[in-house]
Amino acid sequence: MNDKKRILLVEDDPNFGIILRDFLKMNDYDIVLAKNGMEGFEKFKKYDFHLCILDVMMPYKDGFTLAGEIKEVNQDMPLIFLTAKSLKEDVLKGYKIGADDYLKKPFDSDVLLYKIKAILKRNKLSAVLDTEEFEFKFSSFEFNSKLRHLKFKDNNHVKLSPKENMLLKMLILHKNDLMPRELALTRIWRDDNYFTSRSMDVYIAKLRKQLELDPNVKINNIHGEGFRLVID
Amino acid sequence: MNDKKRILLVEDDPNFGIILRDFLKMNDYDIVLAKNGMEGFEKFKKYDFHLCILDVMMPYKDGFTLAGEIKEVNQDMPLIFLTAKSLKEDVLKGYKIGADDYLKKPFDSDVLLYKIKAILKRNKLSAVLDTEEFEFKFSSFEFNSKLRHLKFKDNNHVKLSPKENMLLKMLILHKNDLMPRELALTRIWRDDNYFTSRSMDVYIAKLRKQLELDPNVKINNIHGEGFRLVID
DNA sequence: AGCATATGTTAACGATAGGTTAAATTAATT
DNA sequence: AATTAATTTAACCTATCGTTAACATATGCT
Repeated sequence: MNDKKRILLVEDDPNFGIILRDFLKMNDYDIVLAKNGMEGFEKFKKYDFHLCILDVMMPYKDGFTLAGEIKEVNQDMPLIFLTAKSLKEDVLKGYKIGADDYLKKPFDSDVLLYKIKAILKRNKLSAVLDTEEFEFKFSSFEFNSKLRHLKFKDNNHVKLSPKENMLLKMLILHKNDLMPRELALTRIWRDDNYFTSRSMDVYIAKLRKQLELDPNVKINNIHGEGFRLVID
Repeated sequence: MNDKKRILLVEDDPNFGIILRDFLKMNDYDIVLAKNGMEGFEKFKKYDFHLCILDVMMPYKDGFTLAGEIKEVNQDMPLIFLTAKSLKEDVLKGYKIGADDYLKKPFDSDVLLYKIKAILKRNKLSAVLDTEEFEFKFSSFEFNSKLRHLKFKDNNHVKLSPKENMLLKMLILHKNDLMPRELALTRIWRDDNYFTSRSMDVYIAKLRKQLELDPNVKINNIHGEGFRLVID
């Protein structure tokens, strides 16, 4: 259960990078060091990280560009930027991309440790929702979220659209429990406003239509909170 | 659903405090300003906040001491410290207490806004997932405050409205003991006046109707003080 | 007892959230 | 470019929720 947290460290200054890597390793983290944005993104795709620490100023691909690419793959990946300058626009740019924190070089290593700890702690929760599982059985249905196939008993499968698919998966991951509206909106729609919310309602209706083949499966609403996939 | 986020701002410099309060108000937050740690804690207990912004250096009670008291009442209250100095020990002390962020004066107001937004965003989600107790049994009832379900013996559950739900939860947390009127009003209604008080009475009546299935459970009034959930 | 105030209870109303279908728009394929 | 799939927006309707008014009863005080 207590395996080490994996951190991707992207830093072009080799001296500083290696020192920092070793310091973090001593503090019980698994570190992968990349020396520029290109390499950083390759390694990001290759391994599964809990946190990325990115230097902002790097040749070939700067930290912001890399951050954008990372967020495209995984919106919830926690990011810490390291930077020599602390220009207002840069700081704002970082937060806009979704930085969890920002450290100006030279920084104190203990402060970095605390920030890492704090960020990993609060992100533990959302990690629960990221699952590689893609085959699900519930009541008389079989659902493959990779193929986006939903099958009832011996019927042919029906194909689900990407949004239907993600929504059903989230409901299943919370089965018999509340799936907060807001969670689906921020995860699937990436925005939480009146229109995305209504769009989600439309998808709930579509899923209900698919699921009504089975009287033991229902999607209930909890007013103002979210939905609940009930399986008898 | 879209009510403003409430922020407690504790800042001893009146000029700065008022400017900051107005700036945040303009950005659609509900701000309560306190001018020292004492007042800050009083107001913290009285209202229900989503975030506290604390100046570190204040007379009578400094920001760290106040933070400790706040965390004692609510471990998950997000905190941002404001400070003129950026001594390493201070920063670390702040993170140890559980600061979510740290801003060195003078700070850029846009950066503050981004930090507030980021902190509130992640706290909204984790609040749903957190380990807070939500299943209760008392006499012949089972109560799930996450799903807002109240079940009597083998009957089907009845659904509770958000206010019924919160009120019942508060009564249970004080079972066989006084639940002060004022506490429910400030926590649930977020205001204490004639009308909210009458509204609360209406909800007490609604709960009584739900609970009358079980003769061993009663909600008693303590005149002028509050209510008591009595379980034989 | 007589009064002021607090509480008990019900019903009506307006505001907002959700259910559903269809049309309009956008994105993906062919 | 044409066709199809996916998604959003609009429209209309129902359900839920909270507040408030109205009237009744209880409590504490002088």
